[in-house]
Amino acid sequence: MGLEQEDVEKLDQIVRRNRPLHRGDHLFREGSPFQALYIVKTGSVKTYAPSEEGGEQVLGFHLPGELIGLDAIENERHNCSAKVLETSAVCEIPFGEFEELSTRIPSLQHQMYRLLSREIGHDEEMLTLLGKKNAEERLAAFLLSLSKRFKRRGFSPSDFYLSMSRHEIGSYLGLAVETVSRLFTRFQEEGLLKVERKHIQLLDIDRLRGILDRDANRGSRRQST
Amino acid sequence: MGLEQEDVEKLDQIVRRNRPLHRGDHLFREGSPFQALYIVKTGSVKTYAPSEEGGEQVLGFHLPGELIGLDAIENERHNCSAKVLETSAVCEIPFGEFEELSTRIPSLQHQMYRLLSREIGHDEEMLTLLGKKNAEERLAAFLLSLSKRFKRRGFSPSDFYLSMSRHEIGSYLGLAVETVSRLFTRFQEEGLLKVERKHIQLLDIDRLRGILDRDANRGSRRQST
DNA sequence: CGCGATTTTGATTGTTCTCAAGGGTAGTGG
DNA sequence: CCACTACCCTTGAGAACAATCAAAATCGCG
Repeated sequence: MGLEQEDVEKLDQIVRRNRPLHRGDHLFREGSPFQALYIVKTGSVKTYAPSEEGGEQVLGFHLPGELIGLDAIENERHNCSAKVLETSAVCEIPFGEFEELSTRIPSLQHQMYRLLSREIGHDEEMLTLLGKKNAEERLAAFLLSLSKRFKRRGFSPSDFYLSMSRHEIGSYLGLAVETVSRLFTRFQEEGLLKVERKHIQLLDIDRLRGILDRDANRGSRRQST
Repeated sequence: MGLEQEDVEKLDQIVRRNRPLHRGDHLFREGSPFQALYIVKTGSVKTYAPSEEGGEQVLGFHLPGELIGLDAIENERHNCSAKVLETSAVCEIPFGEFEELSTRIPSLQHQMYRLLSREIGHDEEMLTLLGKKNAEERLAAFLLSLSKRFKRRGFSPSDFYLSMSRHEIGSYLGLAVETVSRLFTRFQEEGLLKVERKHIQLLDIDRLRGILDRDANRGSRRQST
């Protein structure tokens, strides 16, 4: 399923490594023509859908190893904006070249299908989060997701810095800033974590998971066929 | 960008046309192995993520011409279930064969990338709906989306039957059944539409759109950089 | 050091959920 | 064909969770 050595090299040749970006820089803006996919190497990036007067819906936070821009393939224009949250290194994969390459390397095409599919699955999970879970469960899910992703990349799963603001977390989770802030305070009081500004230490990951499972069991007394 | 006649024929050869399905039949269930994508020809299908005790999050309603199963490519297992809402005809595209074909027809690969990308874009729109919009705006958006999709397929954009229950609409929009019911009543009182059970007539589409735009302008007094 | 932005905390409001009950509809079986 | 049942939809009353409004505290940056 993976790529052959030889194919990896070919892919490697079309990837562009740009100089580091800084907090506030845009990878692309909503409406701009789609030219490349981006991979975060270090740092973090948020994608968001801007609305008329400065409001925005945060669509995702992207950590090292994660791909950005998949929603732009369809109409060759970006549907959202991508902004760097901290000094970051981001690679660029010109999509035209990539697509051409993937017609010649079936396993590359396969990986791309999987990546796109994974993104859909992830979005669907978020739909359930926003559709069914309460504030507490949303924040727990968010922290556990970060934890898992840090861990996979070899960082500490229980001690990390948030590169995004409370406001951005709130937007992502469909909550008001104040609610997010209060939840951090409460989680700390309950001994679930230690929070100091952007610095988070998860003290009881199991109990955080419990918050999610508890929800699953809340379920529904109302059946639906 | 479109497919050549010859290619359409090849694609056509791998598509399986099954006998009609009936209300309540499953196309697939969460966890079952992924074998094919499905296209609705007539009727309608809902996809949903079942939770432990019978609860569910409805992920989408699929009308004729729409594709189902894209989120299963990644781990070759379905992440959600798909259930037929009314007597429907659904075609099956064995994914293995499709993928093999798409390695040989670049434009087919391209279309597939676009389709997957479109799905991501659509899910992101739903995230904004669930994250930022109130009940009224959600129902308006839902009705307008149905209207648009019916229209594209040559059906009336302002007079149609809902194949899903209030409960399912509520689940899809992150609302309680009662809220959905009350909103239908209110929209009718306001002359926006006429509703009689499953039969919907949109009387003032422009004003429905206005409900969405109004929201966009509500926006945020709180800037976020 | 001081200004602006961010975060926290408190008080209040409000939208939506929950609980409860009635009426309607469709499907089933006698 | 009718009665029965199960589900679906609607409506009302009250509760609750989170939003909003307001203001103070803290932080980061020039």
